[in-house]
Amino acid sequence: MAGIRERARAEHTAEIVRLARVQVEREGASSLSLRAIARELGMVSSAIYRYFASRDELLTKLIIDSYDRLGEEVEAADAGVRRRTDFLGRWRAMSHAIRQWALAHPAEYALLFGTPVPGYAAPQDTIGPASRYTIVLIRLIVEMEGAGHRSADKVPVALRRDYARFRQRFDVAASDAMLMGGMAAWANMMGAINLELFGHLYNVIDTPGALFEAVVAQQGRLLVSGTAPPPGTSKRA
Amino acid sequence: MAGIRERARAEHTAEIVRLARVQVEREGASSLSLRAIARELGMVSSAIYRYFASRDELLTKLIIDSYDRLGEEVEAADAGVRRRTDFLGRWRAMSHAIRQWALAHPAEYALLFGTPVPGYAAPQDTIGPASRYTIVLIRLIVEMEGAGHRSADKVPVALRRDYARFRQRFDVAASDAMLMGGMAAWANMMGAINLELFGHLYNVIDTPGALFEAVVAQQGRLLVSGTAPPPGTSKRA
DNA sequence: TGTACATCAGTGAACGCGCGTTCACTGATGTAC
DNA sequence: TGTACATCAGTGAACGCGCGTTCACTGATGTAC
Repeated sequence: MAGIRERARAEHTAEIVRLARVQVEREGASSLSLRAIARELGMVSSAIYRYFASRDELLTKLIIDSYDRLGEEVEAADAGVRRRTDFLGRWRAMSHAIRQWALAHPAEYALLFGTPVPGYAAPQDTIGPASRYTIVLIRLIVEMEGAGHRSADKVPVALRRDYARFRQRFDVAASDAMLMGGMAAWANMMGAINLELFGHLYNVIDTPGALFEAVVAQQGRLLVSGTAPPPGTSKRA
Repeated sequence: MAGIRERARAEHTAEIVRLARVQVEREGASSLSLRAIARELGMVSSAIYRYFASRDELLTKLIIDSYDRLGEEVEAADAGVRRRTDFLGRWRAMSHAIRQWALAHPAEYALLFGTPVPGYAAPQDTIGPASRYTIVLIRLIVEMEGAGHRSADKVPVALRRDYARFRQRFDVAASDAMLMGGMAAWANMMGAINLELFGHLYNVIDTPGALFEAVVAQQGRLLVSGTAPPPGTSKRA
């Protein structure tokens, strides 16, 4: 009871989102078309409005879903590595998870990390999902510091306030230096993915995976090499 | 003589390009419209075709011009620092030049480094201009090595062939390790700009310039710290 | 269990707008003799 | 210096296509009594 209509609605909504995603994957986000989706669904174009109030609302849904999938991948990758001992392995695992997801879904990646869609301003609803994958990284940083690692990164005075706010907002206990190291590692790793995905290694580097691994390894070494934890503490901190 | 028509043509072409750039800056590349340009020019839409064979050709012209302007900025920044002694200063200068240009012309930056315009494949003509700003970086790497610096970067075996080809294609004499260091520095620096420009530091870092400087400094230290040149050689290598 | 009413998914037509590109044309500018 | 012809910039109409969104409507599903 109450079921039939509700279930149909859920199915149709999911189908619209699925078709939208296929379209984005094929043509890019800027040419996402409600009419085209309706056509493929065998519906009249106005029917879409029973499910989404506007094109932007559908776009928002797509963005949220993509962030969620990415977050899921990164969480799974992190979970597959020994939590308390292999920090470098965790960093590598999550980095490669992001790149693999990006390669598998380039248009979705572009939707999240490429040029913002002109005329579209991401609403509040995307903030939560957007931070999901970063939380995995933040947790790593915090746990590393908890295990005795100390970052060697220098912290510019101008960033101290940002990091203070960051600690408060995300309820995170990490030093400025460690946050600095994490931010740098994050930015650098994403940079390598962007260059590859947006075609800037074309005709320059044929094995971008190797370049990525090198960049990730470099950053990983920096994260771990600050001050090694006192011997024996890393296993049981 | 022969002048009047020719000059008018040159002026109109320039005006079309200028208006196109304004449009890209306002609405993004994907909504670049020949008709809108014609309207602003006070011409009938088909008149544009006397100057550009298609929308894609105009887009190509824009991309080439943007790469050229960026290249110019980076060259100027590099030229403003003492060539043979201050390698770190040169690296910082060119990095900041790229970021400043990106901040001043975000849509142009997005055109070059953001999501590729769907359905548009950059033709051969863009390759030369695209490498102009990178050549400044490559030259720095080469001159550093010439002055006795040795990168500490590890080179994955898979990249050796890429670097060998790179040396040949760009006629560059730099070791694998130094090229590796340069690539990493480049990718990392661009990554920080991307995050900032595409809105991912929003609500996280209020002073992205400081973060950028930190990332650049980190990479600069890595570039310089491999093996310092033997004392006294850096001034006259 | 049956009836009366409310909800809501999907229709079909329309509004008002945009776009790139082609084509036959006019009339001015440039060139050759 | 003057005439005949070629070049070429800009016109205006048209082709054929796309889009998001609104609105009054029908008819089926769900709900309350």
